[in-house]
This record gives sequence, structure tokens and C-alpha cells, in this order.
Amino acid sequence: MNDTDCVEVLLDVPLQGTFSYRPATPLPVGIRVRVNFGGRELCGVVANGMSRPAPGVKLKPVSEAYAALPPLPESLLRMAAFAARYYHHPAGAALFTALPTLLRQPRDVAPPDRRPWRLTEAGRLAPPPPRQRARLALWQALERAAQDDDALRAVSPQALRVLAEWAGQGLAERFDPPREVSAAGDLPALTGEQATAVDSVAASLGRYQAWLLQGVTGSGKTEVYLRLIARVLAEGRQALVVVPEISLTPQLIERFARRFAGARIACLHSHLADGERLEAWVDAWQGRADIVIGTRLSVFTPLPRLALIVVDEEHDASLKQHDGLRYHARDLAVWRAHDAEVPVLLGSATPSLESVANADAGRYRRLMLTRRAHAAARLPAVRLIDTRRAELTDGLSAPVVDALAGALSRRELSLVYINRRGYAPVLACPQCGWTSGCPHCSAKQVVHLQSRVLRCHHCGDAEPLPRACPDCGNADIRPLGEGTQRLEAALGALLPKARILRIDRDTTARKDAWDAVYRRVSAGEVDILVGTQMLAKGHDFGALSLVVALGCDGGLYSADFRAGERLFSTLMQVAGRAGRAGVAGEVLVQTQWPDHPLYQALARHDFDGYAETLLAERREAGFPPAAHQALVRADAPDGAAAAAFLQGLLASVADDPAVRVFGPAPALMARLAGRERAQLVIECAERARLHAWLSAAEPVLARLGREAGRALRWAIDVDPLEL
DNA sequence: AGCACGCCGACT
DNA sequence: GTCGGCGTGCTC
Repeated sequence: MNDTDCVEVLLDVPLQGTFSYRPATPLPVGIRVRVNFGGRELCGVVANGMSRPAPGVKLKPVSEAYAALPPLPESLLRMAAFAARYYHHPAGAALFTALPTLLRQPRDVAPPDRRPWRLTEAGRLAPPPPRQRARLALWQALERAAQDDDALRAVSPQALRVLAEWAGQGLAERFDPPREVSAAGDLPALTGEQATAVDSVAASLGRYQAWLLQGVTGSGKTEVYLRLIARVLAEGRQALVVVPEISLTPQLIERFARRFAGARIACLHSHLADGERLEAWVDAWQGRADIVIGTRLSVFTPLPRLALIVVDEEHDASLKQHDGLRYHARDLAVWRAHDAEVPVLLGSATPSLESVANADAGRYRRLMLTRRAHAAARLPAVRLIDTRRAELTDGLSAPVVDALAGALSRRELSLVYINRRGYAPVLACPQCGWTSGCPHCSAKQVVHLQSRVLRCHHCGDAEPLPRACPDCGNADIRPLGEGTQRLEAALGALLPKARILRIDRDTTARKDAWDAVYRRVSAGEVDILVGTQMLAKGHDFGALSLVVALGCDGGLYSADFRAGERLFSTLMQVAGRAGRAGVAGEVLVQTQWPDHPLYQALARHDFDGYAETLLAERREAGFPPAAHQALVRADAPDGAAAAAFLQGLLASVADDPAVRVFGPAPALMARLAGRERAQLVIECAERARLHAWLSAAEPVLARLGREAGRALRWAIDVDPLEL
């Protein structure tokens, strides 16, 4: 090797590009290495093969090349490189967000090898002599059948030492046992629509095609996934299933495991211990896992025999990462499907307008499930309660209380949805007008009566509940409005016989909390579920007869142009909980605006009609998906500094008449955790020109960021979901 | 992001 | 006299 040759190394630093190092021996692309960078030892990944170093640059040597695992696959490097380009994030940082924590560290690691042992041909012919009793027992155990470490340790405490020795002599080896993967048991009959969906997607296996599976709640989208995955597994290939919430994975995993006995299912989410995550990731990468189910980060998992990607609840905002590399798992899944030449199936009862527009434009093909899988299940009747004419006690109207009492007397399960946790969204003094504003954020502190605190839901800061107004000393200060805790209390007083279960982030924060919820609900120990939008996220509570939605009007006339889409989607989803499995359902919505087109469309169960209305509005206003957006966010303790930074950027990036730039303006949440937040909104009908603008902005941002100092932080957010 | 190098206040 | 505050500047 010529000593002027070098490799390009990606590092987990917020700096553009790669760094050149001199390796002792030629290194393959994708290998993890340890290098010295600015005085510290970092983990790096070799990005390119050998190249000529730029003249005049002094090169450091590669300190160490890690060999415990094979080099990372090029498909992963391609995906990370695409994500870096698309989201305008440093390439090294993008790759490292795709890796499990243990692979980001400058240490050679591999998960424990749990493959079973067997004797080789030579080993079978060489039994140990009878006086080596422990060795003979081991040999005999392996002669009967392959065994895993635990079983062999039970035969002899020395087992693993002996086996290592035998492996060295070619007498024993670890191996991947063949898996008998079969779809188990009696499969439910498919509806005609489900069968069409399965056949259509199955016909596209082996090439790229994006499918939008739009199925009303209870129409059996999961069954479609299962049938397709069965075909993939029958071919010995792998499937990737991305879901928005960790809490949705246990249910799904259980259902997959029941269906595919013998299949290896790897589960990936951020609550795993580092070691578990590494093991699941490597199992998938080494082809030992057949199915990967996980949250957004699992979209990066290497899968050598990938044949199908499923993104469930594709409309869900949790699929977008909102710090660091701000990627959308659905969009990366579509890119990956294209790169791997496999179909991708996006499922939702209420697809995002982005996906609806892609389907309308023919980029995605649409599959509809309009009927519920359960023949007896019909869509619920929606009744709008006009709160301008109804008297409210603790936010509840008489028709709502009557309906809940009726369901209770029939022993039917009801659900009350309100998108506010805590007791009341604000504490106020009626005498002087004081309200419980957060000292660090432009938000109100929420009354939590159980823990007796005021807590900001944005920065998490809490303080004891005051007994009197901090401004005027008035002792008669009052919680205004309703949250889940207050509803729970009010319903308990109005319907003393009802067994109420509250579900919000406060009650489900503990591990296994969802387990307990399902147990209590399925054991019939609950009459009324009270909760936030968590209740709208694909959890199956079985037979629900009544759904009540409260306090939704805020989404109708919000400053956020996506608020209406989100509200409509959430209401369709909670309403969909009613009337499953043969119980006729009813949905009551309390509102001041019963004539609003959103509620009228909800009453007709008309997702497509209202989606087209919203799309027309977006086209009119030039908002996504009719145009493409990006944000440059800046925040600093001093608001003027953030604005000046963005102003400086604006002044230094060349105008493109096709690119509209708005701002600097305060973010929707203008103050968060003691920092003032400002932003530029960049809009363009052509994605390429938006990216050109951002590319031109990048070096300016790096320079201005340096000049502005540590106090100022900035970030680019491509396809932002929140302004 | 780290971690150096670099110039001004309270300590053995 | 120097220990260390964190401002700015660089990292193949």
C-alpha cells in the first residue's frame, strides 16, 4: 500500500463532510474504526475506499479497526447519506443517529453469540475417551441434538471452555438453526377488499411500489399486513414494520408472534437497554430476525433480505423526529423501499394530506378498506352537542352525562376523550386577572391537583400550588377549564357507581402500565375510560358503545395550519373506537361550532371529502403538500440575538424568486425553557429549489453560528410538522 | 459537540 | 505567586 493513501471517515461531530486518515492496512467501506480527532479518541465509520489525500494536509493514522462485527452494509451508508442530504444534517452525525448507542462508542463490541452448538463431521467421529467424563457427557449431549449455551452449561460447568477448544480444533461449531416459519392456526376469512389489497401488494413484491392502505378503524389493516408478511417469510425474506408509539408494539408483537410461530421477531425502540437494542439490531442485520417491529428509529435497521416495509398509522406525527436529524420515518421508509426495490405499505384510517396528495398524483397507489372486517360492526352515529345552548357542569353537558349513565346501566364500556391532562389547563384569579403563566415558556402552568403542583407541560418545571393569588393575595383563585383529572373527578361524583380509568401520560408513564390497562379493560373492570389522544392511537379496547369528545374547538381556528387536519384525524380515530365487534356505537361531540364543516364531515364519516376540502385550502394558501417547506430555527436566551442571527442569514443567501422566505418571526411557542425562539419559514413549489436555498444557507449558518457564540443554537427542519 | 488555548479574579 | 472562570477557535 502506498503510504499516501487514505480513507474517508465519518465521525459523530456536527461538522460537514468526512475526515481523512491513514490506515495501517486497506480497510473496507463500512468498517468501524477508532481515530484521534482534535485530541480525543472517537468512533468513526469508513465511508469510501482508498483515496488520495488532499495535498498539504497532515494525516493521523487510524488507531484501530474494529473486527468483532462485519463492516456496516453499504445500503445503510446510502440511506444515512440520503437522510443527511435531504434533512441538511452533517453526514457523520446522520449515520451515527442510525446506529445503536453501543456502536457509536470507540469500543469494539458485539452482542453475545446465542446460536446453538453442534458437532462437526470430524467432531462426530472423535468421541472423547470415557475417563474424560465431563467431555464425554458434552459430546453425547451434542451427538443427540444441537444445544444452546444454557443447556450445555447444565451438562458441565466447563462446557463453554471445552467448546471453544473444540471449535478451535474444528470439532464443534455454532450454527443458525433452520427456522420453520408458518402461519399458524385458523386464519380469519378476508373481506373482498382485504383480499384485493393483499393480492395487489403481493403482486408488487420484488419491485418498488408505494401503497397507501386507507382502511376505516376496524377494517382489518393488520390482517392485511399479516398475510403479506406470511408471503415474505415463506420466501425466506424479511419484513420491517414501523409503528409510531412504543405502547403499540407489545400488542402488535404478541399478534405477530401468535401468527408466526417459529419466526424470530426483533423489537426495536428507544426504551430498550443498550445491549438489547444492539442484539436486536445485529440479529436483523445478520439475517437472524425475520420481522423487525419498531418505532421510527427502526427504519434504519439493516436487513439483508428485506422484501416488504410496512408503516402503520402513517399519519402519526410521532414518526417525525424533532431534534438532531429531523427525519420522518415514513418518508425514509419510502426512500428505502425504492432503494431496496421492495414495496412499502403505508397504512392509516386517516392518511396524512401528504400521502393523500401523493396518491392523487399517482406516486402512491391507493387501496381502500371501507367496510369493517366484523360483519356486524357498523360505523357509529355521530351526535353534535351545541354547548352554546347547553348548561355545563365541570365541562359536561346533560346529554353527555345521560348517555354515559345509559351506557353504564347497560354495562357497556364508554370512552371520554379530552386532549388535556392534569386537572385544569390554567389557574386564574378572578379578582385581578392573574393566570398561572410559566416563568420559562410562553405557556400556562397546568393545575395538577393530585400532586398539588402547577406544572408546565412544555419545560416540565413545577411549583407548589399557591393558596392565594401571588399578585393580589386573593384566596379565591380558581382552576379554569377541564383536564383529564377533573373529568375523572366530576364523572366520579355524577356517576358514583361507575368504575373510571384515566389514561394519560401521567398514568401510563410507568413501565407495564399499558399491560394493566388492557388487563382491567378486558376483565370488564372498567365502565368509563377517560383520557387524552393516547386513546386515539390504535389501541383496541374491544367493545366500546359510547365515545364522547370534549374541548376540541381549539383545533378549528388555530394559528397552526395543520391543527384542523390533526383534529379531524384524531376525532375520526377516537370515533372509530365506538361500535366495534357487533355493538352499535354512538359518538357525542361537545362543541360551540356544530355547523363547522369539520364536524359535519365527521358526522358523515367522510374522510375523503374533508381531506379534499383541506387539500383545496392548502393549494389556495400555498401550504404543504401543495408546496414544500423548511424552517431555520434559532433560539437563545436573548430573543433579539436569535432574530438578528436569522436576519443575517436572510441577508447573505441569494434570492430565488421561486423561494419565499418569511420571518424572522417568533415560533408558535415563542419562549421555551427560558429560551426565546425565532424562525425563518422557507417555502417553494419545487423541492429542488428549496434544497438549493438550504444548501446555500448551510455554510452561512455555520459561520454565523460560530460568530454568534455558544448561547445561540440553530437547526434546519425540512418538512416541519410544527411551526 | 468536546477540548484546547488564552487572558483576568480569589486562594494555598 | 498559581488555580480556574468560561470566551473563541479548531478538529483529517
